[in-house]
Amino acid sequence: MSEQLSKFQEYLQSQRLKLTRSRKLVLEAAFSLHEHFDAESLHERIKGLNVSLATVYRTLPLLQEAGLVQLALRKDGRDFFEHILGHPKHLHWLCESCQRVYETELEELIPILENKAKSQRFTINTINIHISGICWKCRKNENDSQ
Amino acid sequence: MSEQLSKFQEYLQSQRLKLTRSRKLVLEAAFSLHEHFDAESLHERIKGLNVSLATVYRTLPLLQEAGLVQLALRKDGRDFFEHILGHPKHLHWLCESCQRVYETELEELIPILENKAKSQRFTINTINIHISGICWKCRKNENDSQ
DNA sequence: ATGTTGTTGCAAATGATTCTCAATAACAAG
DNA sequence: CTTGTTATTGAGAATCATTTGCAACAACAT
Ligand SMILES: [Mn+2]
Ligand SMILES: [Mn+2]
Ligand SMILES: [Zn+2]
Ligand SMILES: [Zn+2]
Repeated sequence: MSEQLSKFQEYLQSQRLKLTRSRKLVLEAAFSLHEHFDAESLHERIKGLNVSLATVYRTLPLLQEAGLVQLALRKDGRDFFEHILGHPKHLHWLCESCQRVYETELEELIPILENKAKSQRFTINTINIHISGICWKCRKNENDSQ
Repeated sequence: MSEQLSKFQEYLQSQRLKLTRSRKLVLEAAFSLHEHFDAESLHERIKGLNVSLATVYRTLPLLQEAGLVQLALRKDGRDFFEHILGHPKHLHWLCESCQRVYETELEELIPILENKAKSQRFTINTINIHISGICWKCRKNENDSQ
């Protein structure tokens, strides 16, 4: 059994929730996609398998509480998630011009944040860093057209 | 004239947009509130002055593009903003249990982020850091009730 | 003062997410 | 492997923050 499935199962049991066919399929979909995904993408991924969009929406919070998935960013009024098992924490750089999303490692920042957390007795669950601005490609185009 | 108003005016002129009565009122409302606010709060703040909620919504992106306001966080399906003129950048700590939002200084992280930005030729506009977890008050209550 | 062009309030539309409910599936116990 | 209990599901309706269309109006350059 995959690592993510057993972690999910463990979480569900701890909450006296059931491991259903639909939930397994949503979980698989979330780990089969290697980019940011929204509820719709997951539903799309398992279309034909008779899992409703409502169930996808209902499963997402479970995956988050189980520590398998986290909210990555919000774009065009939709929430985008990413799986987080064996994936290093990272920053998100959002270009306001082309809407592209870049990622970079986060490592060096973690100890600093953990220190801050300790000093205020805050227990960190997830870290989310977004930097908005203009990417080099767009900056280049700007210059070219001047 | 207030610093924020002249900055707004400058931005509007640069875009050939007009400085209207409604826009001035929304700007004032945004700087009169010293907590996170959503569109509704701004509208509430200037109620009776005949500014529609639609106009508040239309003005918010302008204030953001002008560098006067930024998205602070999303809560209960709504966007919350904060003004950013003379306010130091800060982190947001969100307690998943009591929903409280704490803020701490960001300073030490900025040079690190700026370095990362430089190395990928990304021009930073706004930095947004959210850390979710459990605050000390809630952690304490948990222990008390065990 | 006047014309041009952007802006507004209002109401209707949008669209992601949530909810309701009757039918069904998971699973613990025997 | 039955059965009873309780959680879950799909379908569609409901929610509700945000956006939009439009005709009347306001800003501002000249
Ligand atoms: Mn990511
Ligand atoms: Mn803040
Ligand atoms: Zn770009
Ligand atoms: Zn708390």
